[in-house]
Amino acid sequence: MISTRTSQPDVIAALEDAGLRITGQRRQVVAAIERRDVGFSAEDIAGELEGVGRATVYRTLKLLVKADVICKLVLPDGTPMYSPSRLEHHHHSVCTSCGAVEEFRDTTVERVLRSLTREIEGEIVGHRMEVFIRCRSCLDSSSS
Amino acid sequence: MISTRTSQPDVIAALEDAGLRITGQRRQVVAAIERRDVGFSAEDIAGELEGVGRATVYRTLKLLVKADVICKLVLPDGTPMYSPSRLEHHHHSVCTSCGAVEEFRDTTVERVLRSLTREIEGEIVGHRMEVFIRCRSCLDSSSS
DNA sequence: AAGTTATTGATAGTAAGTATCAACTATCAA
DNA sequence: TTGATAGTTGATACTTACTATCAATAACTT
Repeated sequence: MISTRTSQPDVIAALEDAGLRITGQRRQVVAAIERRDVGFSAEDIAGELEGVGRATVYRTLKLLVKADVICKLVLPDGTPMYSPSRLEHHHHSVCTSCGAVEEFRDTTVERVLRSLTREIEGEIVGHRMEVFIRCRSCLDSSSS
Repeated sequence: MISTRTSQPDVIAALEDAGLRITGQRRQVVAAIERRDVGFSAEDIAGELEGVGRATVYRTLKLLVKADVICKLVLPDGTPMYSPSRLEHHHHSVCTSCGAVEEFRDTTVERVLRSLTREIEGEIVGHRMEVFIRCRSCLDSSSS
């Protein structure tokens, strides 16, 4: 259903296309991200990849955000979190209990933006929309 | 045009109503915020109020966020920033050049959320929408 | 005015990075 | 295949934005 834009060879190719070097460390970070499909922190990756320096993990994550391979988002309490990006342009719903991240596309969001063009002075250069939820399974387990 | 919910006595009253003590420090922080109408950082306030401890500034800002007197938002680069809150429920447009923050209400945003209820599994407990812009005056001064 | 309890501030600590820079290595050209 | 070259790495120290601690202090209450 969901197109998998983040298969490892694609990501590596994308980095190459961006004129970046393909190093063992970058491969490891990409592979570590592939193994996850819910939100993760930079420290999660750094902790998992003992052989890769922390600075390199942070640098690579930043690169991957820029390349649209992952998204960085911020929970209501300010905690940053990363999540693999599978949809072309999208927004996030984040469960505030378990941290599960889902992506959604909604054309109405973009319609809102177009309507805001009339209301906002200046040129819109970007936007962010996050919806915070209690996901189905958290609701189910708490209503016991 | 815009209802000023953050006049100093009101804010103090609101804090009192919340069962909090009205201290000189809290008055100072509130007054410092009154003097601003664009985005500011916690350190801006702490730097301005030499007589008030940093910890107290941060504590008070947190209190004021909870009391809806100010909003905390996050720029695309992750920098947190505070801005006085004048509209009841609103979203923000932030100029990525000069940091000017405007609030806007848009019922279409809330309409989007209602439509998302159908799309998102789970219970929506909150949302955040930020629009990043290049404001009129930044556009004007750069096109010279 | 006294008592109780919230509040403060100095300090140290945490989370999430970023800057530095010498050592290393991917890639390219010969 | 081998240099040369320029991008990349990692250890370390530093930064930003806070938060925890806790003894001292000050607000409300009576």
